[in-house]
Amino acid sequence: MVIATCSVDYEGRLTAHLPLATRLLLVKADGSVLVHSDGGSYKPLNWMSPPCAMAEVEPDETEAADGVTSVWVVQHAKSEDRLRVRLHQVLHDSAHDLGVDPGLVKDGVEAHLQRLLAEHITTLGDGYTLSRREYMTAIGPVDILCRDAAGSHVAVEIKRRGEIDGVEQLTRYLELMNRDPHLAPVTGVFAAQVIKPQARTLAEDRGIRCVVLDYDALRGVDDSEHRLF
Amino acid sequence: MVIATCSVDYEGRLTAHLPLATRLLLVKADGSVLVHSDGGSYKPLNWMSPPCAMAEVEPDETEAADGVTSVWVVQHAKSEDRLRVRLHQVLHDSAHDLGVDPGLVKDGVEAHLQRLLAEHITTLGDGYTLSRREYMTAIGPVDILCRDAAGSHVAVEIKRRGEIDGVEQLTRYLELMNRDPHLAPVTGVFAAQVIKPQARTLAEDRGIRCVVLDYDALRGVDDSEHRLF
DNA sequence: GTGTTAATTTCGGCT
DNA sequence: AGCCGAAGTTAACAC
Repeated sequence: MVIATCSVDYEGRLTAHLPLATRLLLVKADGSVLVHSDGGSYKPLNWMSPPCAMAEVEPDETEAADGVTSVWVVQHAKSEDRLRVRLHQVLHDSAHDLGVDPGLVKDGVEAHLQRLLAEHITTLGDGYTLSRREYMTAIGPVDILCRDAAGSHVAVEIKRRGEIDGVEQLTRYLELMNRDPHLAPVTGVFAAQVIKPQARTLAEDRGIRCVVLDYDALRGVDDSEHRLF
Repeated sequence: MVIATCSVDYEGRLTAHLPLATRLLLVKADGSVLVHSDGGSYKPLNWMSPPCAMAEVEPDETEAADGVTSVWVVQHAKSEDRLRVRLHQVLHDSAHDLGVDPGLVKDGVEAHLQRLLAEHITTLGDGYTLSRREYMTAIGPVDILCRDAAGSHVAVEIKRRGEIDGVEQLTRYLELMNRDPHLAPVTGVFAAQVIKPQARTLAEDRGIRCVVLDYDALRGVDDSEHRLF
């Protein structure tokens, strides 16, 4: 954990340069290095991902004349990616052992939405029955394949936020599935917690029904059903 | 800049929890907060993006009994996103003023590939001639518009990595351009440094030619031509 | 401000 | 290990 005035150069997949300024340099236990400014986002200005190795070398004559007191060379282990940090004035330098992190626990993503909708497929309409989750096609898995009350196949694409690319994805699946005489005719349902107007327009123009999912309501139905047993 | 044993809870677009462990907490000048572990990638375990405000509050009775000494509540300014950090033992606490960063200078991305291919358009075939770069259509710019040896228009979509969405993008352009009697017939070329098998299949199924670009070779041609002058 | 596209994307799941 | 899709994506750029 170092705070110093420094300039940084990256060479690898692209070439990037950071002019001299005061920044926070983080060296993690796995050797990775992060260069952070005092603002912006969670993304560092520059960095080197593990696996990599850091070497501290003496500045050459030109660098020393420019006021460089130390140079960090961070080399990626499996590629030619290299980060070079030229340190001038060091304002802070401390080291801490954090140990291994137990990791993040998440809840509420697309997989959860998919499970909930599969368990309550009649949300889409009376008489709907589940055929398969993650129904595999040549171009990828369809989130949910089910049948409507009349027994016709329905392909469902689920997104947290419904945008145009989700409609495109479902359109590709429908096109392919409707070529299969065992499945055709297949209609489409685009289900999301929020559906953007542009996506809705595109979907409806293609005869795809849009359904807005209420996560809390689905979860609520789930909870009350569990309580019955 | 705080190092402490802490637990973290995020509630917003999803719900996430970090169990008690030692971590690095960064509070930036704009109020944003980053929670880093001593490994992994440049991405924090959890965070709050600006604009947001941090408030330090007293732990309640239950928290105090659990050994919580302080609670940070970080609230996003424009949404209901909230981060709650419960601090137990604080191992380090220091503050530093870094000032505004001059920013990163980049080179070598897609724009560079596009320039190189435009300069060496015959990479696509003998007799090809460049018409326009960033040819504007109603739905966005086509990377390169050129003509083949027969004088027919060719629309080129360039990607560093060729994936399905790039093919979709080019398909939309082609569909639109082929409605224009001044341009039609327009054929498509999907050019990338790497083309994923699924993307290639989709492209070729739609009559779009796939071309794998060799960045170093294009640059090499470029360099050697410069040397001739 | 809104929408679109790229990213040194990273991350997780599955084959 | 590689491929593919999702991300609390974030960030830059055009309209």
